[in-house]
Amino acid sequence: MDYKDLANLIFPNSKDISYYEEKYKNRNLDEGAIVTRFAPSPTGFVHLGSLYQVVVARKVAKQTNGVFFLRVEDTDQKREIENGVTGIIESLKDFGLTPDEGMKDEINEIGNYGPYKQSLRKEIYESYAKYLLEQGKAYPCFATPEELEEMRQKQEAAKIRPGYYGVWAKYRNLSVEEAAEKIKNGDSYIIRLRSEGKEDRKIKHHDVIKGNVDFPENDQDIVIIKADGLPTYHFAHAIDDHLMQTTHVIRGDEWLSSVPLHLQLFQMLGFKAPKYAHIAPIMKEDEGGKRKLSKRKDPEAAVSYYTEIGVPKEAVIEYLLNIANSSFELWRKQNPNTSINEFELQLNKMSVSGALFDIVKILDIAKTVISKYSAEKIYEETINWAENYDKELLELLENKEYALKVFGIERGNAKPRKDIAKWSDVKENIEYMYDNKFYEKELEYDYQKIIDKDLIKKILKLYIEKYYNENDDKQMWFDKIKDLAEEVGFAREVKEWKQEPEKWPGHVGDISTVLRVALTSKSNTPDMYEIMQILGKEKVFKRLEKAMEVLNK
RNA sequence: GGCCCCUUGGUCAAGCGGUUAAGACAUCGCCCUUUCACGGCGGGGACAUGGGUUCGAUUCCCGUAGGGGUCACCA
Repeated sequence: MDYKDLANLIFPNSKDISYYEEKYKNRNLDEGAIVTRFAPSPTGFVHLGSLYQVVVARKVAKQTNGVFFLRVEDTDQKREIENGVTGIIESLKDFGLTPDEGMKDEINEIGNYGPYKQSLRKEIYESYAKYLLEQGKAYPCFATPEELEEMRQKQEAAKIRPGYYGVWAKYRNLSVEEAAEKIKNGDSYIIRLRSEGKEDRKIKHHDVIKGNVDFPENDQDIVIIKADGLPTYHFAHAIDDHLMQTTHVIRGDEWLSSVPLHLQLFQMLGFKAPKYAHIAPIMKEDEGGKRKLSKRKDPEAAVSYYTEIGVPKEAVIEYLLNIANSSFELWRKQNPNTSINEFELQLNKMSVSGALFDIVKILDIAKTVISKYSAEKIYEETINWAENYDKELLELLENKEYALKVFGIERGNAKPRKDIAKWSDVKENIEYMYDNKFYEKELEYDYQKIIDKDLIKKILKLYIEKYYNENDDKQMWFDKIKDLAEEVGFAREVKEWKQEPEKWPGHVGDISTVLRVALTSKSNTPDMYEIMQILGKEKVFKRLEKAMEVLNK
């Protein structure tokens, strides 16, 4: 009996690997085209760090006319949740980061290199496991969990490197006959790699992001097929990325230390290894220290957080791009209106250590992004958001024509306002333009500099009776406010007043403030002329009268 | 603990043997302005630390400290 017989005993019906090697033809891509993938476990939750990887992986594929695909790594049934794949796909869709091939929903997929769901690739892994068994590069291991635990404890007590290797690899040197007998006996087993590595030898590896890294070779006889018949991550990675012809494995740097193993796997299977790019994690400040942004502790770790609070997807992506390549910021400054597709991302310029997450920065980017939107676009985006998260806002925006006017205030010019960072800011921002919201609560007026009630009343009364005319253009409108200022003894021009402040009790700006506060109950609003135009004479008067009424109390 | 990686202002970061050590966010001040934003100008603020190597180290080497990752039949 030899290795081949043992392999046949374990996997009697597996196809020869040549079947798969031929089935998956070479991708017909341009020279230099990069093939990348996103390979999540279907837990449904997409972490900001994962989105970061997707942005990077998809970008480098796109900019080289390559392929970006989605592979679902569901080899751990214990962790799987219902509709996990859908959750991931929906999140990617929310950010406009749909893959070229791979899973489209829980069951359907597109592409010629599938299945793209690992649990459906069981036969493939078995063929390759058999291939290794035939050559004695893998073997069945009958160690029970208890046995392994005992081994670990001994190793710990003796303060030696833990693991299944060397003399500790109890079933490594079992004869084929002994192994076959145990199998026939019904003993349970898993398949391990018969590692050829030596711990005292170093391998040199060049990571696209991390640069040159030296590691000891892997000498652990790691599990390749688990008791449930599914492969471990490592084995599946080698086979899938070979068959799917991934050129660049872009993943989190928690995998960096597995590189020696992965390289070894590729080598023992006779595959050409892909390039690796290990991305540093996004960190979070915590009690003076840093830690990875955590799914459990940090709401902002979930990408759904951004759709919930209404940060535009472009802003999130731009932020991520900015972390990836800081040159993006400069590029954006020089190309304020260019699509990010034009930006060339360089993997080797990525930071090797993890950046602290900065919500202030992301919101700043969001403000800039939104400031470039048209009123129409803002209206649509706000409606989309409000449909899911704020019914009251949705009602407010029912009158589209009016809403467009409100969103159009000081927008579309060279220096647009930057006061909306997320759609959840909108309501507070526009409420006062709606009478039903405006009169809803007890109105408070803080007239700032002018505190004399009689003077305020006089200003409001004069404005209503003498100066306001809704047909005035902006210049005329403002000239009239100046006239009003003059009539109550204030300076017409701020400049004049600044030169001789003792000459007047105040200036036209103070008068404007009174009108503004009476009109909106806020001291900070955008252009008051536009506000009055949109509100119209009737509402303007009603509001000013209301302010006088409150003053009379 | 073993192995691996990292360490430039509050944060993200350029620079990689000779620089007044960029820029962005944040912060502060001034200007613009009918308010607030926007915009413009300016200020404060950094090469973890100790040794080398060198005419010269933020840049190269070694140690120390600090941070991160990893050591599963999880990915």
